[in-house]
Amino acid sequence: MNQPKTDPRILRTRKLIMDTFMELSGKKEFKDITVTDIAAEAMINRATFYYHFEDIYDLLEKVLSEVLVVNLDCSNYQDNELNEEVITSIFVAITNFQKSLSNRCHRGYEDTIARNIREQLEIIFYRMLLKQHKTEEDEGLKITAVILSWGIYGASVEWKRQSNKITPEEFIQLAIPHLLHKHDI
Amino acid sequence: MNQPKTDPRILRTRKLIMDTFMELSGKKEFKDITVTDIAAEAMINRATFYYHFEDIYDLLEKVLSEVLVVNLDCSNYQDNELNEEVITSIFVAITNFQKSLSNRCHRGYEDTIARNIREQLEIIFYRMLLKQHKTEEDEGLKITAVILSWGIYGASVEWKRQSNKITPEEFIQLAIPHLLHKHDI
DNA sequence: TTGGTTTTGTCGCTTATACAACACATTGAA
DNA sequence: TTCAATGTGTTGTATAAGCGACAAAACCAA
Repeated sequence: MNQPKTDPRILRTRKLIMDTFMELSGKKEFKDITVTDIAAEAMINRATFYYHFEDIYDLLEKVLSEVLVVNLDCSNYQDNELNEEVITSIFVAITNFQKSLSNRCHRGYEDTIARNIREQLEIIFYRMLLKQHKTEEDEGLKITAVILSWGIYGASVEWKRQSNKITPEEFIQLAIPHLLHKHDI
Repeated sequence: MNQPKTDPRILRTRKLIMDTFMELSGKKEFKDITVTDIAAEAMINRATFYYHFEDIYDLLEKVLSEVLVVNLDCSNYQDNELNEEVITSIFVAITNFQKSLSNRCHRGYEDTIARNIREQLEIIFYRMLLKQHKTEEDEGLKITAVILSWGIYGASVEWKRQSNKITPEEFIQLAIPHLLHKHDI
């Protein structure tokens, strides 16, 4: 909560770069976007890009995280209880996110995106589990988070496969009873 | 045309400040807007404001100029012929500009705005007259520009007074025949 | 393959912006 | 009036961002 206040210039420039990247992603495929493009479009110096990001893959990952986190913050996952409502909203957020990406970054980087989504989920689930169990570190919870993240992510893939037949909410809620009753304390 | 490329940071920050000011102008009256407000809203340091502008009046004038110039650039006054078409488009630009300001900066600063509009007009007319007459400097043309600028500005005030009765285009074109035939070579 | 073009990271130096502190005005309520 | 709060300009110092240049890598057509 009490971070030492990051320099506003950093926030501005990061946002500018990320926004520009997302805008470009709407026009070209990821593989055709260069750092030089981004710098030109954002009207920043290319060196400034490297001040903030390791390379373009680093940027991609951070943008994905950001968008996911924003989506998830809109829902109320901060209640930090791993209940039906939270899982549903997370699932909806993911499917929304994937829909919003469906015209961007198509070929060749689904892998990167998928990996990133799952990793983010793992982090989120782990945090929630830790809070729920009031511990500091726990290998068991870590593994649980891995399983949950893969599971939820896989569900979103499956939902996409049979899309239009059922809403994300309905879809996930078909499974929830079977999941939660096993994990409840 | 070949300026030595102003630093992109300057362009960015100036635009940010101006945009923020215009946004705030939509919410408060000019007299209630402080430099501190602008800096806070734009998330820049207050000292940065003073790096670009003398004070808030300086900002106001520059914003007005900017908006006017943009309005005028949209029309085709760069054909630098002082003909019927150009005068009409300038007049329309001014009335549009005043309409767009009607909910902002009301009480107490019509004077500043008016003065600024007229000064801009004077500059524009002088430039056009110089080009038209292909001279470098001319006291007579300068005075002519003064007269034209006051005249056109006054016309816009008069039009506003009896608004809704007639379009700006029609209004100014009632006078144009009487003006141009005297100034034509 | 070759060789030309583009992109990538990185570096040293300059400049714009952040921040905190300051003295001074202006305001507004007691 | 007086006092407290708020706004104004300004300054010194730290840091982010700009710029040009560079070698190396990646790309691509001949």
